[in-house]
Amino acid sequence: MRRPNHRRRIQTARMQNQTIRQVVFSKRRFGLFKKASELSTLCGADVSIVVYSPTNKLYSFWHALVKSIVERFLEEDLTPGNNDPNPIIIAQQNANVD
Amino acid sequence: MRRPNHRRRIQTARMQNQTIRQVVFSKRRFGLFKKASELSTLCGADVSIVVYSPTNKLYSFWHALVKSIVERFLEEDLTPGNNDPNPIIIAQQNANVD
DNA sequence: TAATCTATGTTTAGGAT
DNA sequence: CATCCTAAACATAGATT
Repeated sequence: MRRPNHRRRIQTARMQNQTIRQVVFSKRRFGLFKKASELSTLCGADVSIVVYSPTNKLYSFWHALVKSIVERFLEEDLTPGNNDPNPIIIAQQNANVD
Repeated sequence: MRRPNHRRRIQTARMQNQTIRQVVFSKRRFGLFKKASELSTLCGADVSIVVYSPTNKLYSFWHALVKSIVERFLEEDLTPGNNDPNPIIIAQQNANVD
């Protein structure tokens, strides 16, 4: 019978069980890439994502050519001493997301 | 009065109205970064996102140091002729996401 | 053990402010 | 023009297969 013990709490910490964590990683990585695809399609944005799993496995998403995006990014001057207007906006590095 | 004309269809094409598109871009970018933050926290993954808006504005997200992630990524040999095992998995470049 | 299912939590389009 | 509101759409934890 379908009687799931649904009690999805919003975790804010690293999941302890490794097996569950890997399943969640797969599901959420898929969901993240789907959201990225939608953002790209709906809004015409160039989106590039690089994910390293805890086991150091690499997954990436890009809509445009990732190398051109990444290299464009690296061309930005990130030097702290640089006071020129910098187009980089660091969003949600940790804050603003609960 | 609260009487929203709710008829949210799932768009699959670029939104035409520029004003609405920019609002949607802001909202969805926020949502994407939040999902990235959750993936990182819950699963202990290193996530890096680079987004260029249609107006070429740069937004980025990272949990670890983005330069180390990006440079680690660029070190991968993407040359087509390279037959060595390549850890890169291209997910949802366009397919698998409707 | 990967794929599916589904109740419930989360996101968000459209509207209001 | 940003930010809140709300119902509907969507994502997903846990269960099942």
